[in-house]
Amino acid sequence: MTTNNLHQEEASCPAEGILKQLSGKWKPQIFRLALDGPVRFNGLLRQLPGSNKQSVATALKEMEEADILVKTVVQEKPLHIEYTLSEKGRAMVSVFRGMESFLT
Amino acid sequence: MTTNNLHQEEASCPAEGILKQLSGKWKPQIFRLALDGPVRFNGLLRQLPGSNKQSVATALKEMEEADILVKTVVQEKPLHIEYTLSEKGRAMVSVFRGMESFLT
DNA sequence: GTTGGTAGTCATGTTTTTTTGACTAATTGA
DNA sequence: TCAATTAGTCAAAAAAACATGACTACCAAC
Repeated sequence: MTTNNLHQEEASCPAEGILKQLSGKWKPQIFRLALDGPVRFNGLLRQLPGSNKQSVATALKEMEEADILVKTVVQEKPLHIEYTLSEKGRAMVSVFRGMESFLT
Repeated sequence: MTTNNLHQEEASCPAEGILKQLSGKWKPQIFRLALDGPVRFNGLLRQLPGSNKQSVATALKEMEEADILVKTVVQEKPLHIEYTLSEKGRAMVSVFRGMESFLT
């Protein structure tokens, strides 16, 4: 742990950080669903055919750590947890829309 | 090989395709270098410390297949190969710049 | 004809990512 | 109290991505 190359690499290629934060098998789809409103753990499992608890949990945790999603405990019945786009997440929407315009 | 889910998934999340085409350990950096002009195989190996032939070759091939880079044989001395941003690649620059604005 | 530069491929091994299935724990409704 | 729903965790296996080292092939200079 001398110098941190991650910072050096991101300095030489700033897009790399964001790309990584949105990359992975489930993150793009989770982001997209979050555009329409708060998402929930079990809801995502149902909405993402082929997904699984572990992968969705990991994606949510990493997107929360990357400050793309905000986790909230909703004090209602039934008590549950919501993931909402953060301010940064909302700022990323235009970039996301830009990517959507490239229909391969 | 019944229905192609890749298309279905990309239909439900169009950003996913582009994200995948730019994701990976070396593609973002290669894209960034290509912004400054044509890039070459051995040049990239030198410019990307820690990279290797196999990974760079794979990244170039996939970016060419994704129509982000165009491969050209340059009939000069020494005879060599150049990879240049395609029209689509150039269209992606604004999205890339957008990502760069998120300095994590 | 040997060295050095061009641009790779191939087989193998390592590392990272993703999946699977079992398990936990709190809350809610009947 | 029992069953379902909430939201996960954990260990292990499978799959995908990445790295290593050897090798190929062409061209030009010495």
